Amino acid sequence: MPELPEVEVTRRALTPRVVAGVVREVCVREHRLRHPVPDGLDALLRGRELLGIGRRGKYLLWRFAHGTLISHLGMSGVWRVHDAPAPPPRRHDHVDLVFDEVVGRLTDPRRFGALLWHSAAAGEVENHPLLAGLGLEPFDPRFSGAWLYAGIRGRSAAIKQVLLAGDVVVGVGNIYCSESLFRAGINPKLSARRLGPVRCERLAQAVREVLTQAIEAGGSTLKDFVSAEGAAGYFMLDAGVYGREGETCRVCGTVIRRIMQGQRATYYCPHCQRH
DNA sequence: AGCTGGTCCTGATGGC
DNA sequence: TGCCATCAGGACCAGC
Repeated sequence: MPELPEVEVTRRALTPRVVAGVVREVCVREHRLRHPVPDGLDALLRGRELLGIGRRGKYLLWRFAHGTLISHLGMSGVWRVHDAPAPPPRRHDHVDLVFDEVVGRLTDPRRFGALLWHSAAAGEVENHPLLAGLGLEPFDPRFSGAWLYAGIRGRSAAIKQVLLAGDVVVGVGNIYCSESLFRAGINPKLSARRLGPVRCERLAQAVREVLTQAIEAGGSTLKDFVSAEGAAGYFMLDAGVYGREGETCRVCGTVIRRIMQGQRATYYCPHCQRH
């Protein structure tokens, strides 16, 4: 269930352990992820130095001189780092990136994740079809109320669904979407075109705050997150609304509601988010 | 059994 | 009318 904060925390946890390492072997045990894992990764990466790990939205970008390994965790994916040699793979351990001292292992029970190769010869990785349509990063200085306003104006769908779509701003998954709207005091059912510049400003701010806090909360569990022992759970220590149907709002005491929007659950406070 | 999670694609709809 | 952007829904999975 990784959203942007979990992916960012993963990136930060992986970086000191694998960056500058040289790949000795890539072992793909299961190709059937969200997109098929390409053949030939082992030949492609063997002997190559990992230069860095970046992130775009929820995609991790493993940079090599000759291209980028793009990984997405889907809903159940986890990267773990083991000291070499890694223990025997278990069910759902689909890929190993073997370095001299450590092994990065991708585990993904539901196989909604992805692992793809983008050759430097094909141009900037930003232009990869999966990345090209993504909205602005929430921590990009260009992301603002004005950007949000420009991006959602005229769109008739509910603000919850427009925000979730990721073509205006990335990284706001189902959980943090509910949380951001709660923090901004905006009704998730409201048509996006009803939002003016003032509420867009509040929402942009709320998105940044919610994600920042989640990353910080995840940072406190950083050591465990990529340890061999396994993943930390979810970061959100105390949700304002998510998962709190029937409980009372921490601000006003009203009972939190759960509704379905596009087959996804949305939680909100009917009083704090009246309009 | 039904529900959950995040894209990505297809086909439908709406506005100009 | 056609074109384009947007929208809704289905598909992909395993675990509880």
